[in-house]
Amino acid sequence: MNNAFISDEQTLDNAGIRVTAVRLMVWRQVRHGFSDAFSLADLEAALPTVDRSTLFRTLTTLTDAHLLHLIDDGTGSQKYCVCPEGDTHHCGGHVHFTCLTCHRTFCFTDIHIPVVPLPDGFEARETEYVVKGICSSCRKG
Amino acid sequence: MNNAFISDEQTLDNAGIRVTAVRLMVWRQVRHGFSDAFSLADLEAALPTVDRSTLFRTLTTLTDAHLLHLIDDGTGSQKYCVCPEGDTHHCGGHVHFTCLTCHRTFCFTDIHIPVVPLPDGFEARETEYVVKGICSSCRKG
DNA sequence: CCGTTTTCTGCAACCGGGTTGCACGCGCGG
DNA sequence: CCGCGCGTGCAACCCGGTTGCAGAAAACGG
Repeated sequence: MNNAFISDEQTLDNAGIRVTAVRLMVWRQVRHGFSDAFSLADLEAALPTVDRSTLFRTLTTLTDAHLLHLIDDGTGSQKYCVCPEGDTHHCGGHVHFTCLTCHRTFCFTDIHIPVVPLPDGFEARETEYVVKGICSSCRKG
Repeated sequence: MNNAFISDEQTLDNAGIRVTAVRLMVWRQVRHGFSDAFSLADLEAALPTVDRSTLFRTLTTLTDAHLLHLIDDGTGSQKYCVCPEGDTHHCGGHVHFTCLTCHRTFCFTDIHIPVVPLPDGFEARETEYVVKGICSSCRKG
């Protein structure tokens, strides 16, 4: 098989999860249908024939399989994002951007979060850096 | 009157809101009873005799009056924090810390958020910087 | 090829935080 | 003294997330 192009079926199979109709629909949607981070509600709207709890569990499955990662963008509703292919374990530590106009969330995977010194006694485990503003397509539009 | 000490009643009055029994209870609680950021649930637990929606509306009133400010700490549940007195309009732009053990959220008002360059076309309006880790009292304990 | 077992899916219900509608009550002003 | 407005309590709702359960579908083993 050709490594330069891996089919959606093979991606799921490689991740160690069973390939089912729903999972394939979900993966194709999130892989090709969304340009950036998405919520469960987005997925529901895109695939109205599939039950919400099934979508939820499918997202959990894909996240556990390191095909997606979870973003805590501070809106209270959790967002998912496709992990960069082949590098499924380095999804954290980068800056996120939430557009105040279109409410989309973007991963800036190449901008990493600057570290600030904390007061004595405070120990950092992970950091969220979320910029809210206007995204490039909303500014152009 | 003495500027060095303003009574709770006067604080509310100065902010332009009517002084009522509930508002006084709430203000005293958040002003003297909580050491850091708190949620509506915290307030409910501290003042069980007051109705939840009343507490919610009171918090909204106090926030509108710039006596409190809202923190988006990424947990999905919104937190409130007492604004530094006399400087009620500069509550944003600083680092927050959420303890993974005791789930308290702290305002580090003197640590301001470092700025990162964004890709072309993206315009920043506000930034959330939330560190998750272990707070000093949980580490000592 | 059939029966068993495991997994996946859909439906319904639940949960918690946030929010709103409505009615009562108190206080202030005419 | 009457009425209006604001504050409060109660109940209900909304929304996103989550779980229990039962039926369908896929894998497994003979």
